Amino acid sequence: MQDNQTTTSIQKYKAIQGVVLRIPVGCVASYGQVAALAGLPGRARLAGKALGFKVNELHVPWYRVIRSNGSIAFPIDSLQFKTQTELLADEGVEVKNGRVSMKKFQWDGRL
DNA sequence: AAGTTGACCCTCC
DNA sequence: AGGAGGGCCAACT
Repeated sequence: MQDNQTTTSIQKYKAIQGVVLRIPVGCVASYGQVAALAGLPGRARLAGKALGFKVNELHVPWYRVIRSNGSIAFPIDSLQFKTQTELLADEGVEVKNGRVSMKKFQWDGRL
């Protein structure tokens, strides 16, 4: 495994993305939670970068990842905010004023 | 090699 | 309830 060093840091991204892929439909997870489950406790920032890395090509449901406080990590004016809101709503997650009820939709961390 | 940044998180005011 | 600052670690310039 690990092939050659050509992959560099991409391995970490894959780990994080792998966790995101594990998030069940209708649920959301925070960056810190995803990072921790990916084996990177405290590296929530890396999770953010990982989600920004070819998520579109890897089919990673980045929209299921939100802030720990349950709010979207994007400004209301951002297109991503709207997209994320719609995608979440499409999965049954209620998004109120850019915020999600973590008490109801936060992923337990397991399947 | 050093400095800056980052789809963050936590604490304090 | 909202805003500001500090912290952690890796990637990027």
